[in-house]
This record gives sequence, C-alpha cells and structure tokens, in this order.
Amino acid sequence: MEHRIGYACINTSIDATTNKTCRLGNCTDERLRQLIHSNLSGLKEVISWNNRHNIFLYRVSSVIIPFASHEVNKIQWWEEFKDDFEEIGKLIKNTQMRVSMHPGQYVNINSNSPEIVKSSLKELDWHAKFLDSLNLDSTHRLIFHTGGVYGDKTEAKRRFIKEYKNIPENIKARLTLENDDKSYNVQDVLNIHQKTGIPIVFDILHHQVNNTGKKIDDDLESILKLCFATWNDKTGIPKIHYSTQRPGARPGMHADSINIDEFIKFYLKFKNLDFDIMFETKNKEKSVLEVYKRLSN
DNA sequence: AAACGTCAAGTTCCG
DNA sequence: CGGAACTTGACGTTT
Repeated sequence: MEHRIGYACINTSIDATTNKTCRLGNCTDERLRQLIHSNLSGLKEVISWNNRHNIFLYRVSSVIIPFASHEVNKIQWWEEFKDDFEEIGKLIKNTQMRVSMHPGQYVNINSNSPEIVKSSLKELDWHAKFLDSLNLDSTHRLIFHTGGVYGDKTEAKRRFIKEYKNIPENIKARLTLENDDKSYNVQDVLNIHQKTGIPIVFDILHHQVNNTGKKIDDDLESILKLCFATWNDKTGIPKIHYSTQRPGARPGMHADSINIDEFIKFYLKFKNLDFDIMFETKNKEKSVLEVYKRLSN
C-alpha cells in the first residue's frame, strides 16, 4: 500500500518561498502582483522539488495570496495568473501529488457574530478558488477547525451544522474537519460528521492532548477506522495529521522533528490501512526524508 | 548585515 | 485584563 507522507507550507532545503507578503500600509496593486507572481513561482519550485524527492503530499500556505480576503486586494489573481495556475495544476496532476490548504484561526463559521461568519466564508471562498483555479478535483482538501465554543458547546455545534449546510457547494466539496487541541475532540467532530457528512482529518497530537478521557478514546485503531469511514471516492483517501509533542512545552505544541522511533511503531501497526499522513514539524520536509531513510533500511 | 519590534482578522488560556 | 499561541515567519526600520 502506498502511503503518501507530506509536510506543510515551507521547504527548508531550498530558497524558494511561497510566503512573501507585505504590510497593509504599503500594499499596492503592483506590489501584490509581484508577490503573487513570486509566490506562485515558489510553489512551482517546491512542487518540483517534492516530486524529485518522492514526496506526494503537500500543504499550500495560506499566505500564498497576500491579503486574499481583504478589500485591499482587488487583484483578479485567478485570471491574471491563469497560465501559472494551469501549469502548476498540471504539474500536480502529472506527479500524482495531493495538495491541501489549511485556512487559519480567523475562520469561525459558528461565531455569534454574523460579521465574523461572513468573513470566515470569504476566507474559505478564496481558498476553494485557489484549488479550483489549479483544476484539481475534490480529493485536494481544505482543512479547518470547528471554531469557538462561546460558553456553550452544544449550541456552538448546532450553529456550526446550520452554517455548514449553507456553504456554497464548490467550497463544501473540499471542506474537511479536524479535531483540535482545545475545544472539539475527535468524538465531537465525528458527531458533527454524522449530521453533515463532512470528512474528518484525525490529528494524533490533538487527540493526545484533547480527548474525552474515556475508554473509547484509548482505542486508536477504532478511532482511525471511524475517521477513515468518513471519506469516500469523491473526497479521496483518508488523511491524518501526525506530529510529536515538543518536550516541556505547552501540550499540543509541535516538536522540531517527528519522533522517528514512535512514528515507525505507529506506521507499522496501521500500515495495512489506506491513508495519507501529513507531518507537522518545524523541520518540515526533513522529517519526511528521515522517515523514508528509516523505512528503506 | 544583523537585530529586533511589529504585523488583517478571532478565540481561548494563562498569569 | 494583557499577552501569547494558533495552520504558517516575514517585513521594515534601526543599529
């Protein structure tokens, strides 16, 4: 079974970057065009590098289009850079790469404030547009979290489900919910899946620091299978996030590297299941290469 | 050239 | 109540 293993956003082995940005105060159309052009070139280089190193899973940075959902950015980037998007999209498809994006903490579709729900949708919209512009199918996912609790989780969950159902189809087709490290544990998101059909990315470190404490959460194999069952042909092979707790740091904080021994143990135990693995570490692609090296020995 | 304070946004936790 | 942290450090000014 081919398990893809990948990393998020930054390649520390090469100079190419997808993360150039500017300050709101000095943001001009020309500057934005330059930045977008530079970031897309960086993306091309990173994808090529990934392919040469047999890495076929990659998260595209959310700062690749600076101020994408802010009114200061009026660039029709999906039109102006159509050729670049087409080229990168082909590169991704030809190399069987799977990409994802992970909109950040400002997406809270269950917020009490209609304004924040609106800006959350704007944020989701441009991410979907980015992947759509690459002509990628819905196995290339948008990962996000449930949002805040606002003092009443049952009510906040109910709002999430209600708002989710109103999201435009092109966005919903890619949305994927991840268990988080503080508020919504894997049981919460599985429960939301039952009401919405949204697939679940299982984050193993978040699960370690945020679970029900009951027996049900000790059985990793059952949980993996439950999460994997939320995926289908349209949404693609199930996916997990894997990272190691930074020693001595706040629970949930990522270590510099994957703990290779622990990961190999985990991998050997579950490799009969079909799933992709996104590493979240400070050393990025280096953890993937280290694991490759170890697995080939 | 290196060092350092600051940067669009929301929410939560910690001190 | 202020600051840090989060999926992700980079910019711009000063030394």
